[in-house]
Amino acid sequence: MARPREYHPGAVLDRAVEAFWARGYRATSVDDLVTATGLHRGSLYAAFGDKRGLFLAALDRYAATVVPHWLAVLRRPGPALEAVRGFLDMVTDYAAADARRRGCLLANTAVELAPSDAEVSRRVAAHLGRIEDALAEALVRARTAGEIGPAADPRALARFLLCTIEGLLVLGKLAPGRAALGDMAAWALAAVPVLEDN
Amino acid sequence: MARPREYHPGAVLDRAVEAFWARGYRATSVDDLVTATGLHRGSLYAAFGDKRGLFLAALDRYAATVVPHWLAVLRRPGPALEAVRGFLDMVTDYAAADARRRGCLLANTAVELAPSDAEVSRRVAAHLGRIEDALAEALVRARTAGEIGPAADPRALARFLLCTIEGLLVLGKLAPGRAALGDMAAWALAAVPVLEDN
DNA sequence: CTTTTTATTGAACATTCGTTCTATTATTCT
DNA sequence: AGAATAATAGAACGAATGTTCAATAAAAAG
Repeated sequence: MARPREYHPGAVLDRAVEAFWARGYRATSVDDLVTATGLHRGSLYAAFGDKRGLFLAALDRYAATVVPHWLAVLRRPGPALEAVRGFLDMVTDYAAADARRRGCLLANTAVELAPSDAEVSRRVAAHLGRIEDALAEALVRARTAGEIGPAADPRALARFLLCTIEGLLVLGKLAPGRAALGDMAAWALAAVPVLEDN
Repeated sequence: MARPREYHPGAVLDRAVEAFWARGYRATSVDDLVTATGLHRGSLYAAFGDKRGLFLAALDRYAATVVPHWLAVLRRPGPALEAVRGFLDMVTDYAAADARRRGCLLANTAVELAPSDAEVSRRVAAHLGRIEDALAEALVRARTAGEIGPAADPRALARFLLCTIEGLLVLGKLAPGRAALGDMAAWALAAVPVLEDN
C-alpha cells in the first residue's frame, strides 16, 4: 500500500478557511495558501484540484465548523426567545469586536463570487438556509411556548433576522462602533411580536 | 493653450462605475476599464493616477448619481412613513429583479476592500452615512407628524433600516426569490412603532 | 526487498496583472 | 506660424497570477 498522508486534512482546511475568510477569494493567492496551510503546491493541487476546488472545500468546512458554533446558542435549552436574543447579541458583539473585520465568509462570498459562480452561489444559499432553519426552529419553539404571538410567522421572521445578521456583518466591516451595531440589533428584535406577558 | 478633453469626464466615470459595480474591484482589470470607458490607457492614467484612483473617483460618482436617485423616494412629499415604506419596497424590488446581481456598490466595496483600505472604508462609511441621514430625516418627519410613536428613536431606527437594506442587497445576490426578500422587508417595517391611528 | 502510493522540493510554464513609455496626431491659444 | 497641451496608439515592462511537471524521499503492504 501507499504512504499515508502526513497532514490532517481538516486542519489544512481550517487554515485555508482562515486565509479566504480574512482576505477573500481573489485577494488570496495560491502562494498565500501554501504559506497558510504549510502544504506544498503539489500536495495542494493533488488534494483539491485547483484553487476553486480548495475554496469550495473551505466553504463547506466553514459551514461545518464555524457556523454550528454560532447556532449552538440558538439551540441551547431554556426560553427560545432568549436564545434568539442571545444569538443576535453574539453576532453584534462579534461584528463590533472583530479587529480583522473578516465578517462572515458566507456573506463575503455571496458578494464576491455568487453573481459569477453558480455552484458557489448554490452552496452559500444552502449554508445560509441552515442558519435560517435554525432561526425558524427557535421561533417555532417560542411560539408554541407562548413567548411570541400567533401572528409571528416563524419562516418569515427567520428570513428577516438572517437579513439583519448579514447586514450587521457587512456594516461591521466599516467599524461603525458598538453603539450603532447595537441599535440595529435592538430594533430588529423589536420587530418580533413579543407577547406582553414576557 | 491646450487641446481640450474629447471625453466627458462624468460619462467616463459612469462607465467605470458600471464595470466596478458589476464585477468588483479586483475582478475588474485595467483592460476591462479601457474597454468600458473607451479611453486609452494613457488617458486613464493621466486622468486618475492609477486603478485605485479611478476606483475612488467611481465610488464618489456612484454616491453622487445612483444613491440620490434612490433617496428621492425618501424625500418625496406626503406622509413620511409612506416614503420609508416605498423606499424599502423599491430596494426589495431592485434586489429581486437585478438579473446581473450587482447589489449595492457601497456594500460590495465594504465587503471587498474596507478591511484592507482605510481610505476606501472612510468614503464608504461617509456615503452610507448620508443614506442613514436621509432615513433619519424621514423618520423625524414621521414622528413630528404623529405617524409613528414618540418611542421611535429616528437615528437608531435609521441605522436599523440601513442594516436591513444592505442585508437585502447582499442576500439578493443569491437570488432567493421575491417572496423571501419581501418577508425581510415587511418584517423590518414591523419594527417601526406605527401609531394605531395610521 | 519490492512495489505502490504519497509527500517533498523546486523549477518552470504561459497568462495576466498594473503600470510606464515613446511616438504621433489633433486642437486651441498666443 | 508656433507653442502648448491632450488624446491616440501600441509596444513594453517587471511582477504576480494559477497551474503543471520532473525528480527525489519516505513509508506501508505484499
